[in-house]
Amino acid sequence: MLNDFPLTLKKLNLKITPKRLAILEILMKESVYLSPGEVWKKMKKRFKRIGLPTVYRNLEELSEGNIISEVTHPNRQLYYYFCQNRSHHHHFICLSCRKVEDINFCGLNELEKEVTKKIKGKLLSHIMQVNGFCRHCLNKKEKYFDS
Amino acid sequence: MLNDFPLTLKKLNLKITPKRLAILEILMKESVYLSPGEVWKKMKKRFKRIGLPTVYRNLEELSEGNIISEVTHPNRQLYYYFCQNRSHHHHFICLSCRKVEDINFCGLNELEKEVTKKIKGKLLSHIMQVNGFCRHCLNKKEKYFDS
DNA sequence: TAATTAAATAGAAATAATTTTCATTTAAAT
DNA sequence: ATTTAAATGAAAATTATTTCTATTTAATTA
Repeated sequence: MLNDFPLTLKKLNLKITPKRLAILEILMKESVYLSPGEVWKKMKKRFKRIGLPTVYRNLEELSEGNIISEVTHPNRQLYYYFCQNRSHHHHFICLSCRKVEDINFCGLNELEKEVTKKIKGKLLSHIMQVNGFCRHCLNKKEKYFDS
Repeated sequence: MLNDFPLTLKKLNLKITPKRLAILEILMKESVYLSPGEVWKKMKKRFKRIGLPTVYRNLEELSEGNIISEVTHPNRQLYYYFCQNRSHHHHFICLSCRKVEDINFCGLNELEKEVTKKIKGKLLSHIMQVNGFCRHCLNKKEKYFDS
């Protein structure tokens, strides 16, 4: 998977830079979603000089290229997650441990007809995300449960 | 509708303050979603002294009470919208004029079974929102189309 | 392989968004 | 009218994001 990155970046007309690859690697190895600031902290361990704008820019580009995807957390920050599944899908996110699991079922197809009929406009995108606690956290009763 | 506000607030154990009512009124009369900063600007026209934290606090409380609801805009700010429909539903938002239309169909019920089966955790909430251009903006070819 | 060029980056600073703290005011219960 | 807890303003702190510009670097070309 890691070996595919250069090719993938090339397709998106993004240069293959060590930092870009490192960001991808970090997100891929984490099984949880990270905020730009968190990615930056991890990057600083590898590169003495790495600017926050670089992280923001890359996350945005990679997200536009659908290599990573965005997750909306109730605390209103945006987070990024490395997407195993590059095709259209949605996410279950664990509010406790931040784990993301792909949902490969999209009820939006049926909805689309309904909405188009009603709106009579143009549908461009949609956000669908299910929030909860994963099985593991449910048993451990961590974090959110304590407070 | 406006007359119902005091009762509604009472049910939520929120005091009926002029500012709280004004925020509700502003959101109700706008047919588009507004950011906290925008609500604040409108409030300043009515109240010479109104702090931004007051607006933030109120929007959050009202949103928790389900009197208004949140909308996620691609530019990553949160916006608020006065909800005609207090029961469970979703939104179509126009990326051009910011109009919000309720979608009274929720494909999540079916999805829920699928997800629960796969996740084996606890589902708490979900976000579903359809983004696009409304019929009106599609004809006018405004804003987003120009650039 | 060296030269070229356009994209990527650092660094600093600006801007924007959100939250905290605390003293004061006010709604509503008594 | 008095009391009390919630709501508010003001100022500041914090956090998040973007902009700008000079420099560096990846990748193309000669």
